[in-house]
Amino acid sequence: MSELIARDFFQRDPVTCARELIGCELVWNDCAGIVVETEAYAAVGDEACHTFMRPSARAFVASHRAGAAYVYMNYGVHWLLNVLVKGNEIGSVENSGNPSKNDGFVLIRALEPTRGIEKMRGRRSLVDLKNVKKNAHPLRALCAGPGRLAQALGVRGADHGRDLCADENVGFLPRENPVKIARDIRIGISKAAHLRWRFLLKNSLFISVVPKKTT
DNA sequence: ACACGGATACTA
DNA sequence: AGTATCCGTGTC
Repeated sequence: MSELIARDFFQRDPVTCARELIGCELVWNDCAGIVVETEAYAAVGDEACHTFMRPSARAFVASHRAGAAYVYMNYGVHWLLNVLVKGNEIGSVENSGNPSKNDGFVLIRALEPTRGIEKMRGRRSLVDLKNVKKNAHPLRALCAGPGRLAQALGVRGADHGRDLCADENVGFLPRENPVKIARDIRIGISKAAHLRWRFLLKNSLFISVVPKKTT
């Protein structure tokens, strides 16, 4: 078993981190999956980022290190898993108390399940067999979407703030093979919707929404 | 197409 | 306390 990705990986800007996480393996206790879809959110200047409207999100950035899990409930139904990135953290002596340029989040949007598939199936029950579309991979419905993958892995509010670079039970493993990456506009947002900050493993059968253009 | 339902940040 | 909004999903 190889080493988890270290903190300096997340001490880069959110777009770079989102792109570089594609092909890495997310380990979550007894489950794991290859990251096949991510989105970047910038803590400054990005209206779609929580930091734009939420003081609590800005406080989170100020009080946590790069690599912390930012977990929140969306639409009252689903937990969503993000990773805090702080591109200006290297060399900074103390936190200024506010997010800065190159800080932000990476939303983990889809996984190709690799370990703990029966556990995931149990948490996702009811739906995973029934919801398989024609020609879809039978495991696609487990983790294709940020709410689905959080449910499959058992991510909860209690995981908010957890350090993904310290706890060996949760974190990311480096890529084992070269990957081809596609990019597209972000999903499901109304503000700053033109930014092409969604990254995908090209030709993956496990992504949530197929991009219109593949680049 | 539409319901589901909770955390957060507003208005008073 | 009441209201608007939100980085989705499953079922209608």
